[in-house]
Amino acid sequence: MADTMQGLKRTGYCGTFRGSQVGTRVVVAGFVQKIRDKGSLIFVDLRDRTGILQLVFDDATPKELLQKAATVRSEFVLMAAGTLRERASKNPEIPTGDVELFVDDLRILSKAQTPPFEITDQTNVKEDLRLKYRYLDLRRAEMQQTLFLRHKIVKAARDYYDKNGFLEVETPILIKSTPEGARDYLVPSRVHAGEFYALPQSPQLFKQLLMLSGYDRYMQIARCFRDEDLRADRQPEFTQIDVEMSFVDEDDVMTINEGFIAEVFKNVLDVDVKASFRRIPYHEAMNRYGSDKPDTRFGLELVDLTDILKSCEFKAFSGAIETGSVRAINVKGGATALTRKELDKLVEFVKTYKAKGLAYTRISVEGESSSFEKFLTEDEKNAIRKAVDAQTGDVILVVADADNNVVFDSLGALRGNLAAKLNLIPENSFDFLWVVDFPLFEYDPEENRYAAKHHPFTSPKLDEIDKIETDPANTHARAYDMVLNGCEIGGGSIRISNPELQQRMFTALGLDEATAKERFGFLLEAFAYGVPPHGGMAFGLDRLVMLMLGKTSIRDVIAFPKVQNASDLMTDCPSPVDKKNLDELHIAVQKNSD
RNA sequence: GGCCUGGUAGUUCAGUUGGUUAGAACGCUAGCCUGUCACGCUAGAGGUCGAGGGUUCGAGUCCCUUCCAGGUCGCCA
Repeated sequence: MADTMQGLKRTGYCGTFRGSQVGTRVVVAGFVQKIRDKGSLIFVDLRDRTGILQLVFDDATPKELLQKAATVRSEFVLMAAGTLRERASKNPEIPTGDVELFVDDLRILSKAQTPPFEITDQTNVKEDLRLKYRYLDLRRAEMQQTLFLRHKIVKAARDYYDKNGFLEVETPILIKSTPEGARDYLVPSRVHAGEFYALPQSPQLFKQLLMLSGYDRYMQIARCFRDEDLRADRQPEFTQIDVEMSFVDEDDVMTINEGFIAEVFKNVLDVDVKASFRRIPYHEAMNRYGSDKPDTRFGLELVDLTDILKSCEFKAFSGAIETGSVRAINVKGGATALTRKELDKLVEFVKTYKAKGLAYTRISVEGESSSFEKFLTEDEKNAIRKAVDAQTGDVILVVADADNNVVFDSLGALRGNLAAKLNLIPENSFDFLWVVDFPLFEYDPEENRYAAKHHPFTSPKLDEIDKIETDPANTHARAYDMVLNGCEIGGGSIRISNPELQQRMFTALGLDEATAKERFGFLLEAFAYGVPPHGGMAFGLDRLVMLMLGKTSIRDVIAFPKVQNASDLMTDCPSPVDKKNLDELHIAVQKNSD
């Protein structure tokens, strides 16, 4: 039977004691980090969320207590009372290294099995094991620091938006399914046979309705759900800092949210962020970086060679140009770093982005050895070298494709790959920017129609409204994404606040009036009762925390994350349910049969 | 759904051309140890080599299937 806490009250956290407190009587509690048993001298490192305090038992300790101390093992939960004293030999490595607790009352509150992995700060234990025993993984100081900082970030968000007049309102988790966009998680209704709720992909429509209801400024730390495949920076459930404002234009929304970023970086990391982030139009971002979320911490910008190669003899280039383009990256001084083998790897790399290949040439001293320049005229060669500012020792990488998206995707990804490989990314730099002037629509070849690039409630540019019917491909949105170090950390838009325009937008997206009414009728109806112009944005909290803390996986900043197949290794969910439950929900499950 | 990488002791890993009884470090257990803090010394336990099938005289190693995990493309309004 384990001991109880009876008669003892904790007086302080382990990691807080200092030399100035020598002589005081203290009671501490926590987990056993480490035992060093030297026979008649026993040290126990006791750990809580603040750090470690050394407990000591020696020849002045009653024999029974010494024997009890010798039975202690890793991760036992202890409470210990005694007198704080100065150490005979100090440990400058830890904050409490000058003191130790000479214990006269030891309570073993809970014994512990040997954990499946050591609870140490530095770990290289495989992640699936850590996730199966997440409650043990979360004991590690590194994880505890992460969750403390995440808490500070969330608190900074609530404080900042509160200070600026925003009201936090909870929106529902069980909502109407809207098939536009990502796949919904569905929840069957017991009361309504054959009908379903959906979990929100975002509180989008509710926050717009709150503007219509006159709340003027709303924010929420909102849980969102998307039933899509996972990535290193994507979980099926994630948290947004969700913001909406009335009577605003793009500048208002961007300014207030830049302010939040500046404040949270200052409060949490003590990093000064210069407000008024630069703004890059979508087309410029694509042309220069091949991405709508460019990493601007390094160069390697794309150069358009299309005009130069329009009538060249090389079919791989000229053929692509009819509908697509030829673009290049000049890797300055890359000739030594990029061996033939490395270059071949890059060729394979761009193929994963559907590029047919990667042409390259190394600008060497004695002329050149090239995979493609032999097909070009002297004029074309010289024009290329001039366009990319080629000098001896450079490597020029070229992608040509009939589909511009392939050129952008592959070269955009190649930029990041090269920057990492060549160590071009400065450490501890936070480079913010806005990407603006997004296209309103994106053509979906599978469905043979235009789809909203952002979402169907995003307003077109005011002077382009009529183009949504006449020239959808060249209509731009009042949308903006905040980008940090090549990662989209937030995005938003000025919304449509006019029922007729909203209906026109639905029509342009291929939703007939009846379908639009069935899906979004409540919104159109609400709009009939007076709606302020409004807009907002949402930050991906998990990604923000990840970037602020320099983590590479979103799982590292979530207490209980899911793994790549969207299951939870600790609770083993999802899992089958009883037939009785299914019957109540009017659901029949089809067994998978091969 | 596609592609790539990995799975050997509790953990992290090594394991040669297919060849004797599969090793190391840490952890764990026991004993000794009065100033440790990566404690030390001695001894010990611990393995379905992810699973199934195949080739072979012989498989951790080769082949097939499959499971698990990671990365990525598609997907993510």
